[in-house]
Amino acid sequence: MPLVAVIDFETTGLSPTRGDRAIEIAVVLLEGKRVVDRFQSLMNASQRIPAFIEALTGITNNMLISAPQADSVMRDASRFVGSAPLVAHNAAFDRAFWNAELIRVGLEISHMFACTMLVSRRLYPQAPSHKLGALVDYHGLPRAGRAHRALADAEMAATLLCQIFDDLRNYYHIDHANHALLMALQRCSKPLLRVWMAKHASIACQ
DNA sequence: TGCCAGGCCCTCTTTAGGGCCTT
Repeated sequence: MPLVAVIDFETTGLSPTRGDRAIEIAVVLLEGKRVVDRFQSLMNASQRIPAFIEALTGITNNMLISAPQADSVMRDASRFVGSAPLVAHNAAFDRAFWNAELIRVGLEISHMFACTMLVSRRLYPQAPSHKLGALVDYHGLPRAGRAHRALADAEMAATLLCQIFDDLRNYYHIDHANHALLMALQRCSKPLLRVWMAKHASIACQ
């Protein structure tokens, strides 16, 4: 069964194009619904963390003093991910930092990202919120440690992804949910999704 | 506290505007 890499970054801000940097990365490798490996590291990008981010993540400037250099971490993370397709919650955000940090160390950008948030908006339009924690609560899934830490968030996104795979199998009778299907589903237009659901599913599309 | 950016989505739309989500 092909591997999928669920990734999450903690960063100094929202935009790498404005100079924000990654300060922590975590990757959870899934084989089907089984976690087969994990990667997690703080990243010293020689950039001060705003107080707001320290409060949000619990990652302090002091913690990064002894952290490995960002370029070294990204080389290790890239080797860890290998050719596995990537999944993230609000993947546009993590993709921007993944690409920016890889460019900094001269590594190739080639990974396709699937997004659990976009897929969840399609599959669970009735959910009160499509934030990661809210979706985990909505499904009654276990929370994995402190929110806004990379490994905990990556674990929760992986758990959500497994829920999505379960629902695709149970409600849509798709036994071989994969990255390509997620990519298609997250880009599926609403009218097309209605047709798709009417054909395959018992869940109504609002 | 809320803004900062970017991508996506929805609608009172498409020659636009605003909300959601990520840190």
